Amino acid sequence: MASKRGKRKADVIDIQVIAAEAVTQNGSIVASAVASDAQKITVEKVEYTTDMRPPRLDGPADRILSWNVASLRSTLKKDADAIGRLIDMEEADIVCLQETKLKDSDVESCEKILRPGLHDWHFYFNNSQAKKGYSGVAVLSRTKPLSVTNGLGVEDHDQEGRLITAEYPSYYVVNVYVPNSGEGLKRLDYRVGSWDVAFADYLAGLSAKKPVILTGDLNCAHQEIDIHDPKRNLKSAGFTVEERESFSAQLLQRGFKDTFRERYPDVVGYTYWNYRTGARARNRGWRLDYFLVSEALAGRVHDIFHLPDIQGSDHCPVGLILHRVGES
DNA sequence: TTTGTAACCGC
DNA sequence: CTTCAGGGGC
DNA sequence: GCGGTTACAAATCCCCTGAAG
Repeated sequence: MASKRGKRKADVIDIQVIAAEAVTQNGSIVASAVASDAQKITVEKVEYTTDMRPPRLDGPADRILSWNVASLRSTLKKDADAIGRLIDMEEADIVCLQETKLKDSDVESCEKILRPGLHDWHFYFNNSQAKKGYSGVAVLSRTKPLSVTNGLGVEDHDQEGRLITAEYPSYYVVNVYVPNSGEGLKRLDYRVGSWDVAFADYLAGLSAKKPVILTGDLNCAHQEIDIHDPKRNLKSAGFTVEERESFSAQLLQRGFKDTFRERYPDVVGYTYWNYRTGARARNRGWRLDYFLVSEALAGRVHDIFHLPDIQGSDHCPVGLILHRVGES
């Protein structure tokens, strides 16, 4: 039986031999295997770690981060420079935040805390109007976008501060916090039947103009590999067949690529862990945070990564690095 | 949300 | 302004 | 009896608001 850490030398050798057969199309090692005895071979899934990241990209690149902070005030209170350091570390150009939980009246004080590390950056907020201390998204941008809009442009769906679109020369960045279907799935019908449809229509409209980078908390673990306990969560918000099929139909079948899953077809890479049960320490998580891109951008992806060691929220940051081509 | 437990099923 | 209980979300 | 599934109950976390001091 292989332990996750501290494999014995003999185990490592076994893994290398067997993993050679488990390498897939894109050349990544997708499974480690250890012969536990002469009869039985156990295969265990590989967990994503940042040492899978490719070498730093020289040459022009666009670096985008996305993080569900589960309250921006709290994140900044715990560590006022958390976001600034992230930006420095990743040389990020754009940062998309979800679940800021800000009210309009909180924005000024948050900007004041953020500003010292980000002098010339541009900040954009979309806060929930319907419910205080709930939802909310923000975009921080090194350069000034060509345009920035809030919401889907549909009154019914735009009361909870769930979406910001920032337009850049060669693409749109859509930062979204998709509605959770809630306990008892009381909002499942709204989520799947109403929001997802309007959202897909909105994305189609944008895509007709220029490529789209869609990021944020999509509140859906798409496949079994995206959740630690698929069997027991089939009726849980975020893993119902309805949500998962909607994800396929409204996003993937409409031309978006799930960049993480395309690059790492069989790697477990959660981005959310429940606070309550110490889930993070045992990696009992869900993959809810994504970068989906229009097909036209798929070839420009240099790195799609998670930063599971970054604390401060029940989600970890995720990131995308694109080659920059032309002068855009 | 996750976990534990009991009840239940088919083999 | 600070603390606390209650409620909610996930 | 065994493995798998279902259903229910209990416990756990963090952060918000609003009331009270």
